[in-house]
Amino acid sequence: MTRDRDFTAVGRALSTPARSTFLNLLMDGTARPAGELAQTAGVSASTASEHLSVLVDAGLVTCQHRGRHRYYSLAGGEVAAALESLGVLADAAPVSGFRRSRRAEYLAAARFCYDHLAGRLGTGLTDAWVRSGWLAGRDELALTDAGAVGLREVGVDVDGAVAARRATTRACLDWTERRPHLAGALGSAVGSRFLSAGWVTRHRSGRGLDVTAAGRELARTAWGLDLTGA
Amino acid sequence: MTRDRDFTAVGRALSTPARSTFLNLLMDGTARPAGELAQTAGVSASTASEHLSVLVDAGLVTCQHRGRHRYYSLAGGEVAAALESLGVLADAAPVSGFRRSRRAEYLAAARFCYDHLAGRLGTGLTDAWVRSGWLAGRDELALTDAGAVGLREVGVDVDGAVAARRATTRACLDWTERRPHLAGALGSAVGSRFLSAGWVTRHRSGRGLDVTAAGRELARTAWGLDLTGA
DNA sequence: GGAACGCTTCGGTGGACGCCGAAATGTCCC
DNA sequence: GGGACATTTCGGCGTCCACCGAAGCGTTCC
Repeated sequence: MTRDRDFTAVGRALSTPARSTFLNLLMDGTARPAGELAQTAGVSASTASEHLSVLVDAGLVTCQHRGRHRYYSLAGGEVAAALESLGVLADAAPVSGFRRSRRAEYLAAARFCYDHLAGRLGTGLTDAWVRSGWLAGRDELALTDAGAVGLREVGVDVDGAVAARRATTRACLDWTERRPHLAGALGSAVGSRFLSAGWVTRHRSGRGLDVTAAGRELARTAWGLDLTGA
Repeated sequence: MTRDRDFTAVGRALSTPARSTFLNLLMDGTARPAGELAQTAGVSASTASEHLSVLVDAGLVTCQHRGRHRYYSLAGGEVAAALESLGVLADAAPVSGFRRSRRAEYLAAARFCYDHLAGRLGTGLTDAWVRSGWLAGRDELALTDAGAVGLREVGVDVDGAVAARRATTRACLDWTERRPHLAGALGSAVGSRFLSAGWVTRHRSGRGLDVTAAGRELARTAWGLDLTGA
């Protein structure tokens, strides 16, 4: 039975600067305590608490208790996907000062987008895998048999990703590059593998990633990808 | 340069029932005059006008003058795509009464989703084309060479779709079926062809579609698809 | 047990905005 | 040109809500 969708609750949840900031902070898939979110957004703890309960009620964010902290994170992959596609419409938030533009630069190089690799690293890998026939399609991304073999060889849990309930592959439109990169269960598996194998390391407290020497070496030898800029 | 996205403007645009209703009405890709939108949403003309200007300012909707009418329509495919992915999160809007549930039923059978076929017709065609190797992928949809040949044969402007600036293929998650169906430039071309060839006809004033006898026959003989339910 | 800490709830305030009717603007028809 | 019609603009009203500080609740550490 098809019905119209009521966008009011979700819309209201997105409609204030503080909540928008919270969501941007959580887009890397991390869980953060309420106080940290409050401080970053520049609102009092009580205000932040109210905002967070709105986001939870709207189903965008979940909360888990850990001792005297409460960690908030995005409610799931569909939420990240929806925010990404909204991001294509939304204006870029104002950034001020050198420090934030430095941050913007390294985010453009490599970052986590909820649970998969994004930035020049993400689009570069995706392009390389399309060229080598591991992924099919230009705008949409389907895993080929050759791709399954190849990714398995570098230790990506391909079978777990295929068996997962969520979509195996999904193309996520990169805000920076305006080009698709691999998301979905397989994108998540690739991201986990890159992190666990030490090919990328998380920048302290953020979405930014550093590509390690081992990561660059792998990209160059395995897929002919030059990541000196990333 | 990656920046955070400011969701406030878009969120605010979505955050009232009247505006949500407007967007739902425009999701079929039609352009409608302000008065009709006002009446359907149950608000005064002046209120509707204010709402519409908010939607235009947020970039979700465009307006074109036609004599003394002003026709409003969705601003583009990215808007439809964003609303679709938001729709996965949003609750179904309350429907009341028999008349609306009848409407819901025929919408579930076949409808336009912005510019491509959706409902059981849309997912049925997509599934059939994946089975016959015209489209590759399970969750994402890439056009194969065989698909290009086959669709060209039934009169779909495949080459125009490939050359278009927007994505050739895109998987759109159906609200009814919770399964993907073909969207993007190719989905649009398929929709146009089905309409121009008389395989479907538009229900008066709405997103609903009727599959004609010729359309059913084609689906059965060409792709082994039984559309008696659609 | 008590103090420090993280977070939420409560009460109150100011501004934003959704709503309407009336008036103004613009277009069409005769 | 005048009257009907579609739409927008304006003025005003009522409500909702973002915000803060203070108080309350639960956890941790000594």
